Amino acid sequence: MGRGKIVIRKIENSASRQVTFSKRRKGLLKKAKELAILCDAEVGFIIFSSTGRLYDFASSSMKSIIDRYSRTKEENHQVLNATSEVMAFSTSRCLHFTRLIEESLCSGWVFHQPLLICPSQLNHQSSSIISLWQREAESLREQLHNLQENHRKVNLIRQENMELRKKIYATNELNGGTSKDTSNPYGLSVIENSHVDVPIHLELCQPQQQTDGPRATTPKLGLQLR
Amino acid sequence: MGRGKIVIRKIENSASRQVTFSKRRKGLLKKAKELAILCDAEVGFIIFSSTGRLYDFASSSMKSIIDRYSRTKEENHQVLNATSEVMAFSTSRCLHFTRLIEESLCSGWVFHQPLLICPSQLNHQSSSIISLWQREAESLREQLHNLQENHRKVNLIRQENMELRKKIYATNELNGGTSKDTSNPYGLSVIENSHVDVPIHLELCQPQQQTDGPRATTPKLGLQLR
DNA sequence: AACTATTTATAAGA
DNA sequence: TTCTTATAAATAGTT
Repeated sequence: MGRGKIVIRKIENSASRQVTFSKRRKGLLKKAKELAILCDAEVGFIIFSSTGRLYDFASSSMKSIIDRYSRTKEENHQVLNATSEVMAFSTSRCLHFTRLIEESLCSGWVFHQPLLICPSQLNHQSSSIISLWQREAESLREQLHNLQENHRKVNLIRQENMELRKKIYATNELNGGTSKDTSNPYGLSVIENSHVDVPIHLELCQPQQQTDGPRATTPKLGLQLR
Repeated sequence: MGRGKIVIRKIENSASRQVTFSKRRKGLLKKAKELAILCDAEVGFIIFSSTGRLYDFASSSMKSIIDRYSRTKEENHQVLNATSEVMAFSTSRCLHFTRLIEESLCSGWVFHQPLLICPSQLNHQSSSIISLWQREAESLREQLHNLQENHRKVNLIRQENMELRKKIYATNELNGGTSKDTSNPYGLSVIENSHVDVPIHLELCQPQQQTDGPRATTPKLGLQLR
């Protein structure tokens, strides 16, 4: 449709290529708009010129079109973004994922159950983050193991403390003395009554494993991919 | 371009709307192809008919076009997916993100510095995961605070223990007796020598804050958004 | 699905 | 770039 017929092949002359690009791009845009209106269609197009410049058109929003496209294609990747208009589409899978995590997230810092997430549901960025979270969790497992070992030791020391105090009390009784230490031995009763509450938290999370061996009591932490 | 001029508004008659859609869609496809070839452009379009049917065209691959679009737009969302052909494009930003985290991730379980990530670089799924990680980290902060409190208490108890033992030793000396307890008082020397190594880990991570107030010693954990 | 009268897009020139 | 215009191409309405 012009002064002469042309063959469809790359226009080698840069200047006329630019001119043609500009004209035809405008024409395409017009036709896309018309199609969307006339036929009540959702239309989006993306054009990169040979110089790398972006031109786009979307009858609604490009994000929603891309997301609808991705869902429709139903490939095992997900195009997710945070824009509200897209949320309606991406929410279902996203909520599912979030719920999975939240259900597995103990009110404290330890997960009751290892979380199972299918990697196909994760985009690359999320996978990276989760793998880092896992590394942190792995480290935490080690630390918790140490804490539990310490807890046992602390209890033994406190036990020893009590024994010592009894001995002294007995010795004092034996000597017939009524020293000021007897009523409040060495002024340390406050400490004696204070709580060592680390292990309490651990027990709350994994009460049934408390009597197992030292390594077995380590709670499951973080996320687990399958 | 037809028997009569038309006004651009939705064609109410469903049948003729379908016919027009079919014709114009074909025309648009042809023009898009021509533009791509003539002008050496990268063109992609997505059309959903009013009946929800998808028609698309891409001069290269739709995934690469969408990803290029997303990167070019540089809006505060990212279109990321795990498909290999797209990885080439998304890798740069993704690696940047991953590096950011990894650099901030202490070899242990505590981050030396709070990690600063711009939310615009995160897609929705990643944001969800990080917010959960943050919740866990928040909880960890509380627990660590308790641990440090406990550490002080444990030290006091051990101190008390020592004092008690000295007393007994003194008492025994006073009574002139050489009981079996003197050499190895109450058979607890093993425990006395055992390490309470929780606080050691904390100190390693935040050595400079160890002498601050109890709340100030709480190490920075997890991620911090700005 | 074709046909075709017309409108519309645009190639080439200014 | 923009306008002009001859002509090719697309398509609305018809069959």
